[in-house]
Amino acid sequence: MVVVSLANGAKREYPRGTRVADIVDELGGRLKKEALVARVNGVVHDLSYALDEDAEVCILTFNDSDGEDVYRHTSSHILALAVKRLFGDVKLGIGPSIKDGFYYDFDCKETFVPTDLERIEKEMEKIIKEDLPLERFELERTHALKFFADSGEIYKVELIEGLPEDAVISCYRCGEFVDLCAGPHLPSTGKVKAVKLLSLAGAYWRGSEKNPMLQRIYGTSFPKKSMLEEYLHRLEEAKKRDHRKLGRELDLFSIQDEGPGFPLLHPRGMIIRNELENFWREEHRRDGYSEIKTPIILNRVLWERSGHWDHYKENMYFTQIDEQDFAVKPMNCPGAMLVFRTKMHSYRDLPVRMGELGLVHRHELSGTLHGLMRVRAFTQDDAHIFMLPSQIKDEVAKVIELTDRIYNVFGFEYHVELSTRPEKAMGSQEMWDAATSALREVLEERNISFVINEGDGAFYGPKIDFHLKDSIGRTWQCGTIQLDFQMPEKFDISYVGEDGQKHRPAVIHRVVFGSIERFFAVLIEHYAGAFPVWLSPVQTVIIPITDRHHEYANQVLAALEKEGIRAEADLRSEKVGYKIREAQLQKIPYMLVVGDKEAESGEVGVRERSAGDVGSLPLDQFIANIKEEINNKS
RNA sequence: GCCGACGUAGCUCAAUUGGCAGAGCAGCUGACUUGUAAUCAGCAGGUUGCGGGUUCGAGUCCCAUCGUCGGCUCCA
Repeated sequence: MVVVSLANGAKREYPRGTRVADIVDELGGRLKKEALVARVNGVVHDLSYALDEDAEVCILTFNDSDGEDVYRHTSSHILALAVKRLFGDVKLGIGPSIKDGFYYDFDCKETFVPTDLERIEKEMEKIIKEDLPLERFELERTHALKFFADSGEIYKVELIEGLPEDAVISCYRCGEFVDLCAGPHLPSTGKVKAVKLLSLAGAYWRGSEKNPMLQRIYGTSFPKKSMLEEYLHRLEEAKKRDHRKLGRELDLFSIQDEGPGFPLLHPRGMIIRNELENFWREEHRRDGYSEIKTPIILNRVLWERSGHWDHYKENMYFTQIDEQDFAVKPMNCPGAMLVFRTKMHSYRDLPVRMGELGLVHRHELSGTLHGLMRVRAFTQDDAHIFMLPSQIKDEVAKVIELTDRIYNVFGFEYHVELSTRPEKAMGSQEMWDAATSALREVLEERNISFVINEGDGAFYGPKIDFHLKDSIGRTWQCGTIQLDFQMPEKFDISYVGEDGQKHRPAVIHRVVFGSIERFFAVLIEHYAGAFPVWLSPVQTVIIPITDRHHEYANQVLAALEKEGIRAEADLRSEKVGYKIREAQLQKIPYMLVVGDKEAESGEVGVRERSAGDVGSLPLDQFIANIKEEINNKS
């Protein structure tokens, strides 16, 4: 017998070899209907898993993230089977679950077209109706290799070859289809209730552009039709917050054919940007930063020295001046090095924190451009911190604090990644190890959870990245803290130590917003265009009811402008409702309706963007309120 | 850069098998003088992304190119 402890604390005895499914049957009820897989002693298994020792068993449903994962994973197998049935010469890549869905990669002579998705979807529904069981079995390595080689599955063969010698090679049979798969899976295809194929895309095999490009089909699935509909509805809603759409509607910025990846900021967008920069300067002054500005174009020699010529040339723009080669800066660091080098620094002066709102240009691949999120010219809210090696951890911690402080003003949630040595890197392994563990220690000491991003560091050092979400849940790297022992060497910068000798300082490159353009885009989506008052391009619009209230409207306007409040008066001969509708669509935080009543009493009728009509206030009182709101950035 | 889809008025979208490029909103002009999300009427607005080709005739078909969108890759 084996002793099984269930999630609710109950302990029961079962004969050895009892399957989890048998336990689920016995438990009955809703769980029996919803059970997908089970976590047995911490490992997720099929319901058909046979218990051969005492175990803690937790039955998982779609509500558990592991359950959801398996649900989508099985859905991807159904997709693969459907494609196999409908298309002759198909080789399979991989088909994992992803956030909110799944995909499968296919190598198929025929090019899938959007109407194929409907066909495939229908076939998937058929497979679901057939309620085919997914059966797990193991193959010995050479058998597995032969099996997949015989069936022409060259990608699967490659996957098996990549597995460690002692790996258990498992496969799942689903109807006439056998796939190499670690599992686990749902007991049968009928468990999948609502499935929808969403899009078609090319994807390199194993993510490398050296490999052939496969056709990827994305989809999602849910245990209830209503959940699928809700999800699709949510996607539609999210699209309404897309910063590209709002940027046009709110007249914030444009990107035109004449400058792909080179955004044009309109007056209203510029107001927001300036507010962000003002805020940035305040916070950085408070933390002991100075500010510099370095040129956009500098001599090629500088870039050879910095290592950019060797490591970053493909991303740079070049030009010639007086028959000499110059480069448009893709990063601000070399300029900062030049500034630091202009004078002697004592160890007593360190750390030196030098900020720069620096405009950089990078030649990004055309296919990667995306609104303001990925562009070819952007302003980094950069800073370089020159410090004693002993100050590294303190300074990194201070930057983390500053970043957190700034993100909190906007109410952002973010996740942190630690990126390690890339293939194409400068500096010794020891240097990288020391720098990487310094970053890791700071994160660990501050109890900040992070994921490791292997090989994703900058060419000169490891980094901590801060990622923010866009409206449809894609994350974008914004803040980053990069440790650099290379640049100080290359530029031979130094400080004079206590001993009167020259020493090499360590350098941190860091940004908080990251790119002001990208941060702006994330902000637009985060607020859905309804910016807090301090950021709103127009903070108040005055709406006179008829022409005879224009004089009072102008008085109110003058009073607001005198207090530095961004206000406009809508003097068009339109109805109040019309002007309000327009102000609402422009997401202006306050509308002041003024008519006879207000003109007489010196009040304003306040309509708040989301709360609606909130009644009349003396003008002075309104001004005091809005000023407080602006100052608090609330 | 690669794979796929798509480019029609400032915006959102129509245009039968290839057969006179159209509507709403926005804009302009006028009337209306309005109390919390669209007053009415009129006017104007286009080398259908750009360049070739097929055809009696191309927004529609073909080629090329630029751009956009969704991914891949890359990255702030």
